[in-house]
Amino acid sequence: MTTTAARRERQRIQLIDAAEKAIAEKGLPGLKARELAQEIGCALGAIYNLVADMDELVLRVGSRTLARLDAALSAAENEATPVSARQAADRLVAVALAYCAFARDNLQLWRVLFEHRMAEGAVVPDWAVSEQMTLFRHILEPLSVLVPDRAEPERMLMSRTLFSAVHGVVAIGLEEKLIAVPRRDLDRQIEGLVHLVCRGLAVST
Amino acid sequence: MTTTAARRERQRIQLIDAAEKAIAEKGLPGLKARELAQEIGCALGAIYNLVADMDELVLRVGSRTLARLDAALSAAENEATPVSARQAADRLVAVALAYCAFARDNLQLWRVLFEHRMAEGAVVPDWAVSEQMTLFRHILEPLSVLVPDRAEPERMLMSRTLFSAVHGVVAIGLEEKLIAVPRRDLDRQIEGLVHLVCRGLAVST
DNA sequence: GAAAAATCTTGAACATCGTTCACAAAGTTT
DNA sequence: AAACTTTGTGAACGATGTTCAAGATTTTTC
Repeated sequence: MTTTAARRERQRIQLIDAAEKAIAEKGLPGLKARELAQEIGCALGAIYNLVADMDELVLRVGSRTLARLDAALSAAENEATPVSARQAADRLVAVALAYCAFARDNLQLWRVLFEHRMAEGAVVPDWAVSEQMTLFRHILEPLSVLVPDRAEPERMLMSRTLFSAVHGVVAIGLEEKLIAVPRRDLDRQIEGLVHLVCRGLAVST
Repeated sequence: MTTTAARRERQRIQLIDAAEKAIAEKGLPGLKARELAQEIGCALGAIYNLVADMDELVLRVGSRTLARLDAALSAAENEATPVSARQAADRLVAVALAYCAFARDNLQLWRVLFEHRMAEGAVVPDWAVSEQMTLFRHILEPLSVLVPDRAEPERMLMSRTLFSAVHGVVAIGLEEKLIAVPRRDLDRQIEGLVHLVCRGLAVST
């Protein structure tokens, strides 16, 4: 006999599954409490026994997306730790392209990571914040090879900057509000930007 | 005696004023049709004689924001047309910092430019799309000095990339979902990025 | 094992939205 | 002045997230 807590846990996962699917297919506005309840076969009010509110649900989906994104970036780091500047640059390009590919393949879910805003007054829980930091890790390592002389905090800041820059190119490139950038061009933009930055770093002695 | 059309036009402006104020103070979720109606002293339904729907209203506010942003960037281009690479780089830095300052000072309105999504099925009108293109202009001119040998379409793409990169740094830097970046650090990040790109461009023969 | 207590589930009800629409008011034309 | 057209009005509609009293279920107690 399954205990109540276990069943609830199973239902919570079903709920997040359904929410993830809904967002992936129809975007954040396509996430409806009533549809979710019907999907997982429970009453409307029962959702609030599984999550506090819709915000938490969105954050949980975001957590999953972040984990998959992290895995995708890790997969792009196929080789061993880079030692030469050339290898470091190649890895940065690979990670950036993987980021772009992930965003394209998971457009709606990826957008939620950045576009979702908590309800008035609500605050983002700590675990959600700290999760995001893991992204910079993929940049910090190759960057340490490129600029070994800089202090760690400064390298951390540079990681953040480089990540943000690539993110910006991807975000605006995939924004259909502007004229859509063809896939090939977008990849070339990213490659060009990362190469440019690496070249700039190489000269900076 | 004021004609009906003129009065309506005046009311439309009042409506956009009120909407702009509401968004600036409380963000996009703070934009309520009923509050706007009360603010400008008309019936709820009368709003739909002034604009087609809320989407159009948001778009019109965005148009204003874009115009002010354009003016702010223009103001940052105080000197004459850059001729040397050094001048071009300085101007790019100045424009980027002005972009950051504008975003910070108009946080909610600036966000709407990128985060607002049209209702299901609705399409962004042409005028809204073409307006956005004007932003790249501020980058294209200095960039033409830095890389005069590249073809125009490629320079256009580079402008877009550089703009997007700076935009990304600003967007993530001002995102309170992550740990907030102090103003000074954010400015330094941007300056560093633009300098890095310029240096990379200078070496690229 | 049955009764009692605690817990969970339910779906109707509530508060808010944007949006519509029949009707009244105002303006325009004949 | 009367007929017609346009415009303004706010109640009503359909969605939405969230709550809550009451019924169903599980757990505890003796």
